[in-house]
Amino acid sequence: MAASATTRAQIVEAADRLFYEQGFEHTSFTAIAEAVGISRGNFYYHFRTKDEILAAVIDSRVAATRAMLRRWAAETPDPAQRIRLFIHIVLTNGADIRAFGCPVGTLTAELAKLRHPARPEAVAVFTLFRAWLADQFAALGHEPGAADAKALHVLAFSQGVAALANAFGEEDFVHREVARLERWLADSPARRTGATP
Amino acid sequence: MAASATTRAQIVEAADRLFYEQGFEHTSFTAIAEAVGISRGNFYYHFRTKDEILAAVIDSRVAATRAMLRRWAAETPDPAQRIRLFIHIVLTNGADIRAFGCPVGTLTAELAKLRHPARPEAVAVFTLFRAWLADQFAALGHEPGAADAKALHVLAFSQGVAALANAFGEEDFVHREVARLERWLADSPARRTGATP
DNA sequence: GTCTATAAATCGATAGAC
DNA sequence: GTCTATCGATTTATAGAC
Repeated sequence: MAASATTRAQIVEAADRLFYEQGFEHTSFTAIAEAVGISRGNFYYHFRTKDEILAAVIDSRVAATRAMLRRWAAETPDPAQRIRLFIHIVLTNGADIRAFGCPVGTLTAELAKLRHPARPEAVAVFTLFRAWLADQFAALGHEPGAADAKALHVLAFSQGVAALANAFGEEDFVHREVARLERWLADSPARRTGATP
Repeated sequence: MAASATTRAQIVEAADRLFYEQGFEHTSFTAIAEAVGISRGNFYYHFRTKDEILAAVIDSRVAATRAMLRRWAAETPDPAQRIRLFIHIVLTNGADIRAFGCPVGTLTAELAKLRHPARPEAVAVFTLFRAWLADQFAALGHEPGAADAKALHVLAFSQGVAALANAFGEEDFVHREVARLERWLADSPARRTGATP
């Protein structure tokens, strides 16, 4: 069972990477099996259908995202600094993004075109970031509605930068946009200091 | 030959729409043939391979984009108003974008993952918008480098808004982001009035 | 130009031996 | 748990009649 759990985890890890680099539909069972080093037959012992692998990959990404947001929260108590950690993803994962785009954005877009039933689960990763960012803006003193709107603005920034970084592969562009959004964040009108009756 | 040209154009039109709605790889010859109302056999008289259809679709999109940019230029001589026409695409094509994302962004992203040789041609549509927007910013008085940076910023806006509109389907978000970018455009420091020696 | 029929390859998925 | 062998459906692509 220990070996089984390892194999299953290896399959999910390989599928996660291949779905990101090649797309969900373009990734065949053969490709995943080869990446893990097992036969196609053994494959079906762990996952009955391709949709089951997709569900496992999305679950894995949700868990990984939750863990990353917890790490960021532990890293600093300053909400603005936490938002900056998110903004910097496009730099941290710059090489991957230039080559394959944003893993969340490209998967949700593909599943939308495939009309795939697992699409809402893929969107849930976006929702995790959205809610976490909104929490940070709320902590900066924004009303809930404004905090959510700003969270979406930061998300839109990351998606736009990722899409164009992937299309043009220009690193300077990413740095400029990061600097621009950091100025926007610093100039963001918030922090109601006075008491509101 | 007249009938042939019509059939070919119908194939390109149907393939264009299906590539947008279902993705390039997920769209089969059968689906295109059914949409046009011809047999698969007849199909191969007009296009030998799937890549030939893709090339024809991209050529068609390039031509359509060029025509649209010309129409915009004819509509108003004001560069800021021209840029606004681009910004409003996310509203004009709002329903399609919420359902299928941006046709340019999703195709280039898919071709990147497929490592498809036609990817540079797909990116060329982005480049058309980029150069046209940069021309407008240059006409507003920005130096070439700054004009290109602002063009990329506007493109990134459209890609980010399209990705999140597709993921969440929220129309209010799109309107807010459009209003935000219009304010940015109005406040954009440009128009060197003084003479620079 | 358009059709039917079919080849050749690959896909997801199954059966059963070990 | 892992393997080989294979099925059935689908895909791109071809051949040849009309």
